[in-house]
Amino acid sequence: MIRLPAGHAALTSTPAAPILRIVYKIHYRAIGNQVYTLVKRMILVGELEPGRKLVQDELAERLGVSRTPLLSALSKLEKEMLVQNVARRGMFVRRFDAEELVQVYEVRLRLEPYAARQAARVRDDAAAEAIVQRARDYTDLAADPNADMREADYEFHMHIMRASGNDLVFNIGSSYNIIAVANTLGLMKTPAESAREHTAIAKAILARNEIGAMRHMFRHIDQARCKILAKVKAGTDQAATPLLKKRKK
Amino acid sequence: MIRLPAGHAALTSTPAAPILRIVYKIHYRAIGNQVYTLVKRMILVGELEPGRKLVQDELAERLGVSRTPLLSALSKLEKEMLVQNVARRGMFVRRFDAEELVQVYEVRLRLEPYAARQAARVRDDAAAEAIVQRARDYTDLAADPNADMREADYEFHMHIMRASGNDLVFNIGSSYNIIAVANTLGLMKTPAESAREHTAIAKAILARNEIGAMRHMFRHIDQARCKILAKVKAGTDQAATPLLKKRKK
DNA sequence: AAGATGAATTCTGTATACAGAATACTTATG
DNA sequence: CATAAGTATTCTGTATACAGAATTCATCTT
Repeated sequence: MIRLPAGHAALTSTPAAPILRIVYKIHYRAIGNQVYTLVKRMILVGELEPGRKLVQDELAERLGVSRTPLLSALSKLEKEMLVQNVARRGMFVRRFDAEELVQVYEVRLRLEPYAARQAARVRDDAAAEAIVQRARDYTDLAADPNADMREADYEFHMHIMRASGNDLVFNIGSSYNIIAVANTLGLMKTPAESAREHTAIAKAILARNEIGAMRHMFRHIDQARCKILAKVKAGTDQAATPLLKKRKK
Repeated sequence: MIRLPAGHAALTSTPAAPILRIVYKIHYRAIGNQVYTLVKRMILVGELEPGRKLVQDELAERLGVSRTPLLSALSKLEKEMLVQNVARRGMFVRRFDAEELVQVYEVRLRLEPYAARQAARVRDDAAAEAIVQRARDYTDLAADPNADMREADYEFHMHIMRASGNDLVFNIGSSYNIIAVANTLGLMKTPAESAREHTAIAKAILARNEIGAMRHMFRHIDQARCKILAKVKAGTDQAATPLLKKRKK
């Protein structure tokens, strides 16, 4: 696939010919990155469920690659805590107990209101529109009582972090929000409730209402955090699920 | 090397013999993890300076390992933005411009005051003492006008995040604080100034003064952030250093 | 002599190979 | 029949091998 780097197109009309040599590039996408994205997605949608051992040969063959790029992908996933390496025993999809989820929400509570505020400040109409669209998508999906809201939720929140203009926040979010999204199935508030809150946040961002966007986001996340906190207190024992299950049989 | 896992020593005196089988374990530390730690450290202390290309064969030989564990280490470092992969061209030690540093400080400003507050709340005397000790170490080192304060600074801040009890915050901090520490040489406030602030933070944590710890930390980071912000405004051009330098000659 | 051209070399990205640890399986034993 | 011991197999962690892209170096052209 031929790709024109954005912003360089204008250079092609420059009289100085030698520039052409570097403007057009064959698009190269490392297999390692594709593997990373695929495995991450498999975890998000639950195809690789928490606690599952990731046998390298098996997974590599399934993806049609060797173990080498898989190793690099799993290292990244380990860094973002989606996967855990037990020495000499293997990689496992991380299982989060309620207490760890609370920690994730404590972090989101500090970063996402800031992100929402920045998104409202940045004044990027296209980005704001995209956020509104994600809120609509979420609302539409929420109409179906059986829908899996996790990916739509992830998309909405990640769009705001991207729009914040802070790459680091986006990077952290893409690593850790997925933890929350992938592990809170059934734990959270109702989709209809979330849909209303998403809409309020999106509207505030579109209206450049910095403080409003920040506050709506704060409340949105804080409520989720409280729900999980309640679970932790309710049953500490059943909440603290072990990381590695004994093998059945 | 034989190693007795901490806290298990008491078990050896238990009459029930079969336990012995699993109590003692040969200590195994994956080379990949050691490589990760080493390379990270080499970047922190500036042995691998920003912009430097990391030639895999060269670095692997220097560390006495093959390229395989190095690959996994570099993948993790890429995930935490310390290193950047340019497709088919190689890994480079990331060079941060002032604007990106501001982003790092925006994140620290949200997470570290929370961490300081939690550290004061958690009531772990040993951890609090360790923090006080790091503040002392920093102060001692600051007496030498030529000392490199970066590692001591990193240690102080990381101890607080560890003491917060929030593993995620600690994990994020270990990834991104190093960015700040490794890239702000000469940009920051004086060591003596920082030493005073570190001492104030540590004292508040030891005294279980949650709000005080939080506020001291907030101010400490906010001031650094402001200094960098000033630099960004002062000279946007010289601040935005390119990621990859043209090779000289 | 400056620039272009092409060959040689280096280095990345990926696959394969191999040693030893962990696990599963089989057989012996009370 | 349950348990233990020993054996076979699987799988991880690491090293090595190899194809092709990127770079460097030398040669040629004008």
